[in-house]
Amino acid sequence: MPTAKVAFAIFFGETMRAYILPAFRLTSRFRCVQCGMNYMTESDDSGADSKIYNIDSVTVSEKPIRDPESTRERILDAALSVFSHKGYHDARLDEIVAESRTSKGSIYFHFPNKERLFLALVEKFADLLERRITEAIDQHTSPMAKVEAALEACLETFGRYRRPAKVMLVHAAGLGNIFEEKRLEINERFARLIHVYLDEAVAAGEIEAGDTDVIAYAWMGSIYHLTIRWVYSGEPAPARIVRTLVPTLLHSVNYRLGPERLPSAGHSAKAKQS
Amino acid sequence: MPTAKVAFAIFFGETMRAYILPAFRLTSRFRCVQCGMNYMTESDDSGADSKIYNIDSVTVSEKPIRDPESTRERILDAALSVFSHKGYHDARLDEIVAESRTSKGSIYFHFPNKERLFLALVEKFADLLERRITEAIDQHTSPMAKVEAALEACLETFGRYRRPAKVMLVHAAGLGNIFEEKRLEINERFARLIHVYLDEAVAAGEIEAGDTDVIAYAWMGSIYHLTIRWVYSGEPAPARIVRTLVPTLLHSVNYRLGPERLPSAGHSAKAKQS
Amino acid sequence: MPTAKVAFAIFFGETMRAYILPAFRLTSRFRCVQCGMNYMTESDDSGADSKIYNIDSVTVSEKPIRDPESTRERILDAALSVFSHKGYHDARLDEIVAESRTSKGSIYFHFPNKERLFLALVEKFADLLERRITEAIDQHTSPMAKVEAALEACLETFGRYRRPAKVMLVHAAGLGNIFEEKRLEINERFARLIHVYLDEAVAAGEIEAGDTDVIAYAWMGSIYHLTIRWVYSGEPAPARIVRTLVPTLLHSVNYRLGPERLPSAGHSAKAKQS
Amino acid sequence: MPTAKVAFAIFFGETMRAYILPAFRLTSRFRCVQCGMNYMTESDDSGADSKIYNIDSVTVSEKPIRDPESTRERILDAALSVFSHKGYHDARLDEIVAESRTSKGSIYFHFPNKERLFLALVEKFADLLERRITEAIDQHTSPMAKVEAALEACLETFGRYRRPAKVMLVHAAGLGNIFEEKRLEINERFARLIHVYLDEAVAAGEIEAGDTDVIAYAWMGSIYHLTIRWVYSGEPAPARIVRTLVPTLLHSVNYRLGPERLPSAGHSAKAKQS
DNA sequence: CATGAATGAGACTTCATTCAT
DNA sequence: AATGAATGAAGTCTCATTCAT
Repeated sequence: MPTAKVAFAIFFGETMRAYILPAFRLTSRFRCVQCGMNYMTESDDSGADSKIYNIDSVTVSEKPIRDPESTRERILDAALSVFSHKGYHDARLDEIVAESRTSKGSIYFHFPNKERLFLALVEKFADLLERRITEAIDQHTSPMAKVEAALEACLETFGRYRRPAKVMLVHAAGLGNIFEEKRLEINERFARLIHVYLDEAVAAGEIEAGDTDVIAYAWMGSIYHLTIRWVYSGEPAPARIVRTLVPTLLHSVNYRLGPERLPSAGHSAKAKQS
Repeated sequence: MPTAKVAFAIFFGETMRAYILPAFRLTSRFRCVQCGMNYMTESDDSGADSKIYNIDSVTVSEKPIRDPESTRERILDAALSVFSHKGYHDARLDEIVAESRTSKGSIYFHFPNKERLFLALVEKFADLLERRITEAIDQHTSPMAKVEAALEACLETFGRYRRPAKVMLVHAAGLGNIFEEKRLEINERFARLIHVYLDEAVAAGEIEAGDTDVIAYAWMGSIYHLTIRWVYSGEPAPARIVRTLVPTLLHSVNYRLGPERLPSAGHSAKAKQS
Repeated sequence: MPTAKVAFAIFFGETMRAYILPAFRLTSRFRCVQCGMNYMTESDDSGADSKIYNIDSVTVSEKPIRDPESTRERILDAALSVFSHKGYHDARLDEIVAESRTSKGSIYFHFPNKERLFLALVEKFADLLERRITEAIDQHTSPMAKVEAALEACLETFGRYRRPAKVMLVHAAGLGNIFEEKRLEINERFARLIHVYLDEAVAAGEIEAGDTDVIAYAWMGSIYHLTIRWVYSGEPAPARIVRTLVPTLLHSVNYRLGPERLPSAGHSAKAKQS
Repeated sequence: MPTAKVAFAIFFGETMRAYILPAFRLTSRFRCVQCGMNYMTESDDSGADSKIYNIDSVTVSEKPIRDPESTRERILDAALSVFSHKGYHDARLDEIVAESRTSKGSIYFHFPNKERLFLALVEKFADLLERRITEAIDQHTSPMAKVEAALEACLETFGRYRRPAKVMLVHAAGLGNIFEEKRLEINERFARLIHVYLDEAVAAGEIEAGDTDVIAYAWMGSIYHLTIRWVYSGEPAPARIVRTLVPTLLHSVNYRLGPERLPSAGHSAKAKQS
């Protein structure tokens, strides 16, 4: 009775795995983390045989061929592309595999399932959006100026990242209760941000008192809606949205823009010609 | 004497007679043309032979009669219920079958597929909404009063029909490109409605000129967003939304409410206590 | 408690059936076999009410409106059309309903199921074919002349009834074991017919002795195959088939055609130019 | 001592060691590159930990190894079996799944749908048939000898591969227009083959001129028909078919067999006694 | 006899996920 | 870490057949 003869041994982290080579590609390169040497597999086309050679000099690309980080990024990029074009349910893992030039197994190594892959995308964009808005707010002291800055930063970010915005605003809706919670949670984050500064503005006497809670959500809605429309139809252009929406929202709480803005106030017929 | 309670009553000349017809099944349903009520025959299994009885009373069954229209309605009702609870993709045809007390085949007899069943629901609600808004508008003459009335009708309708609203506003989003078109088409319908009256208001000098196109969409967004929130979380209550949102939106175009409303203007701290 | 009031009573053969009219067409005519009078139903568009009138003079079409025979024929015609175009499995009862201008129930009244409807078609054609061949055979006395006549009659009938032939030859194949038996049974019928006369011809010394059983099936196959081809592709034309096939088959058993045919024997280059 | 019989053997330098790797499942399969045999590891459920053993023998499992090619073959084998017994429409994917010991998904991984799985089978047999016939033809020089050889090869192949023949000849018929095209295309291929050599025989003066196109199809039909009959009823036996059919067809074009065949010519009463 | 809405078993197919390599 | 063949539960939809009218 024959003894099984091993063909190849590789260490992944702490786990050792052994392979019989025929299933491998013709030329795969590995470095044994135990002995520190590089190996290259070789197999003839007849497929049955395989050899192992020690390799001392291997040209190493800056980023190693198998780079977890870049793989993860490639997957996220591909997922963003597919999700934004097809929506969550119509997006097939196979399409993401094809576009990311990885494999199904690879996706499931980096993400536990389709849902979490999608949520990773949503969260990534929400984080970016929050960072941008926070930065904008920090550059102002007057509460109302902060609100205005937040508004502009929000619209500007949506405008710049059209595809992720589509995923977050459109496709994240109506995906069933699991997703809805996430979406509401993120909405809450931003609505509360506006809410806080509106309340500060009331306290500072910059605007009249009102149901700032409701107003914050109303603002969110306006921003969302116009952005979605632009994402889908390409109209109205982001610049035109900003020009009209910022003064309109500020008006809605009876806030008069500072003199430096008044001359070019959105409420003029010219604005429409953009 | 057989246990069959009743079978069928026919007038021959002046004589009324009751038959149990051999070809009849256990449960045959008839509608009395005199009183308009539905009846169901009853016969025991042994009732193979046709008998004649004089009869003057029948046992009435509760079971609904076979009626295409009512079947269609039952399906739509069940679909509304299931879609609004589970969302489009998580809704199973089997659940709709169970809830409608019909059959899979019956659903596919009345609707070509799941998608069209869903869209039928969306359209039904959109029609209702439009009807309500149009009715409200027609009762006013001043353009701005029309806008205000439309706003209130819209919120009121959403408030009254919470479940269909959920289907139309939430689940219709993110369903892939097929549905998105429909949703945008309906949005367009209502945005344009607002748009028209805003423009009239500008022409009548009631509000300043502005980019009314953008403003119409911003309004839509505010309404949508707050309604979705309410549909999901139960907050804020519709009454509170109306109280704050209507004046806020009107302010956003620099429209001053008439004197009869000013005292109770939404922009007061009290409003928040609802 | 109300008494059910009857609206209408009709006798079908021995069975009496009673109807509440609203479901009926506006004008239906019936004759009561009991009282011998004609009735006409009437209902208003609102649909709920119905009346009964005695009618003494009714214009009766030559063939009564409801004529079982013509209905059955219409169904068979439509079935032939649909089956021959789509094949058995791709033929939908609904299509046959549409083309026959009857109803599903009507088809199921005249035929127990789809299978038997199809077989009725096959048998109808098989009967026709047998009749034609028998007629042709009866006009000759010499065994070999009978064979020749049968051959020609067979090809001629296939040629004239292209659509039923398609159903019988093509679609009746590969339909599963139920149909296969029928098909083999019919084949047998015709092969045996040929067989008998071939044996007679052998006995009469007109042809050499041989395995006439195998030869009979071989002949059947030739005829079938060429006819199927013609049915599908329109080539070769029936006339050309007859001209070549008859002498070829006769040659195959070493039978020399009589002198009146020899000059125009199929085995000449000219035959090909048809 | 654990009950695990073997796990894995690896050479480190000259030392052979066996591992049970924690990550390994109960059944891992390997192929020995030395002897080319397949092995399967075995471990008990308690075997959570990695152990090392020296080892020189392994238990061999009968279970087939995961191998795309063999899976595809298993599916084709199972499909052939089921299709030939039940016919195309009565064949259930589930039966093929059961018989192939794979899964529904696996079938759909290797074939896009049921139709293409069936056609793969048809084509496979058609290729085989063509190969056999071509090989037979190549061994002769005289055109008529080629025809004769082709005829015999055809019948012999049908005879040897009864099941695929059944699929191709019987079940491929009457499957609707999609399949019919394929079937006609394949028929054409073989008819044309016969046609070419008949024409050569005419040119070589071995047989008289005639409508060789029609004759080729007539021959096809004879072969088909007799084979189908044999496939279904087991009669007449292939040997008997060959013995009678070949001379009969050759007679049909007035070809006289060489003297070495004449004594045992099919056209004798004895032939029938097979 | 005729009608057609209703039925429901069962078919094919999809696709997220697994797992041996 | 990477691969992709394999899995199978679950889904939508079809369509011959029934049956109350």
